[in-house]
Amino acid sequence: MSGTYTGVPSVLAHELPRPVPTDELAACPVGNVFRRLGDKWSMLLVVMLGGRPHRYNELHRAIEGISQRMLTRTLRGLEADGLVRRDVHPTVPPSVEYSLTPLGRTLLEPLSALADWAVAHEPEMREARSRQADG
Amino acid sequence: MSGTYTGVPSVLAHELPRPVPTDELAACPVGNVFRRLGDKWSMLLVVMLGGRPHRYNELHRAIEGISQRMLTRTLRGLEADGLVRRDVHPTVPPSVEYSLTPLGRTLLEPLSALADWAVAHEPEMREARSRQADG
DNA sequence: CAGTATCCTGAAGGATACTG
DNA sequence: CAGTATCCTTCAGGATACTG
Repeated sequence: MSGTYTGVPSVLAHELPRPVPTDELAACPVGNVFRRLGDKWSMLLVVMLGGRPHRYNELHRAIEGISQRMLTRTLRGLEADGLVRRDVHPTVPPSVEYSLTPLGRTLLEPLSALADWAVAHEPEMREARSRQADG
Repeated sequence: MSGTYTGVPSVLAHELPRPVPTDELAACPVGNVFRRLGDKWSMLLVVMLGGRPHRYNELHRAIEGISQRMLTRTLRGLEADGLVRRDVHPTVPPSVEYSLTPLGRTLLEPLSALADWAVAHEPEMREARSRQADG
């Protein structure tokens, strides 16, 4: 592993072969973003809205298990981060449409990569877990 | 990467144009993996070990802010998922080395994509937040 | 329809002390 | 060195009721 390995995150590769820039890492954008998106619903919502815009109650019905409180909070958070746009149409009754901003759209690609990995390898993870349950 | 990018996560693309397979989505591998890796330290540790193997106290020192309890727990979790390998060298004093498994290595690529995105776009997210602080 | 406002619980995670 | 064992706090997130 002395050469340039593709499997090392490119962001970090240029820092090597130092023991890895760890406290920088912990305080760096990566950590921040991971923590912002690492809650229960954010990534899911981004993926949902990546398909097409949705209205509030539409999301509420679609995402079985999410509470109104968390739906609102998560959407507001994503909006504050500039990932989601909230459009209020002053109709009666009011209608609010949520969609991805251009910034939000750029997130779909890496999220897709992770999702693909999940689909491809989650069975292996599950198997590893069950193996250790017996073993 | 995972082929031509449509703007919609490829895992989900084949499900469209349905309103999006949401409860499936919530119960699918993607959700599981997101939740397993979505804790405070897992992704960080995978990235760390992606650089090279580390010993326990080395990680403890490197990752400022992590408690012994959480370091152990997170490593054990990753090990149970088959992402991390734990090698005990029966020396005196004992030395334990943690490294990525082959499965764990495959995770570095999508994680890298996310990390790259974070580095590239986290400033925009931060700016969006501050903009709304002023309002 | 699209939310607030409250209350409440469980789990995540930190601090500290101790051990083979 | 590489952990356990305990205790404690915080807060993410759910449930429920109410509103413009």
